[in-house]
Amino acid sequence: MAYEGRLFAALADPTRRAIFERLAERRHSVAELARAVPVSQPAISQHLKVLKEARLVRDEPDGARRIYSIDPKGLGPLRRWLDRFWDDQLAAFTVAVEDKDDQ
Amino acid sequence: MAYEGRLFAALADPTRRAIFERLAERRHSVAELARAVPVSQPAISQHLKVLKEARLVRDEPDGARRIYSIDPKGLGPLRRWLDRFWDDQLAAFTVAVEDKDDQ
DNA sequence: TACCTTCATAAGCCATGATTTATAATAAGC
DNA sequence: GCTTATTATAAATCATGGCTTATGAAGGTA
Repeated sequence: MAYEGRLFAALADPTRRAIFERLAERRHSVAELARAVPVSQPAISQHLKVLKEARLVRDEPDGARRIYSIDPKGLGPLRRWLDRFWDDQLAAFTVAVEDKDDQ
Repeated sequence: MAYEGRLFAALADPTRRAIFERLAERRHSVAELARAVPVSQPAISQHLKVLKEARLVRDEPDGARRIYSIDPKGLGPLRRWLDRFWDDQLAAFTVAVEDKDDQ
């Protein structure tokens, strides 16, 4: 309920969204992501740290590698935050339409 | 379809989310927002500019004032972006549960 | 042991952005 | 026309954040 900030901040960066979208397709090691996304490996690690703290990704060890994947429940708070405004928005939309009819 | 970036960036700032949530309840003039949110009036105007460019709010003149309200369709792209991952996430969740059963 | 791979962290740099004060522009009321 | 209220913009400051290179730690392999 106070996680929206971290979620929005994590997803605001285009590189981080690229990483997240890659992981949504399949799991990746850090090196795989570094090959796929045009930034250095340390940059990838730093982005993964942010995504992990936002609970958007998980990691698990695999020998010397570390496999990152999407945290299934990660986008839940974002969706709930969005739903808070969904009804309000529909109402506002209705009002907007009525306002237009007035003209 | 390329607006997610602006949307996430706009909503990443806590002050901007506070403004957006106030507007979700009812329309406000700039001065009203400046009284409700603990930043200066120019800061409010600048935040409103960002929110407007992200198509999250609208404004209309009312004499010397300017009334800001939520743009009804503003969160649409965000919801669509979210839905892109919803099925993926459910699948990932299923896999995660199965993986746990394996242990 | 030595070597190679993989990853995370530290340090430094640079750009962006959130904020403030000052100021200009527009509208309303006297 | 003058003053007041309301809002937007300009300029300056300061903090944050994303990126790089360098380095160290941990695992695998000969």
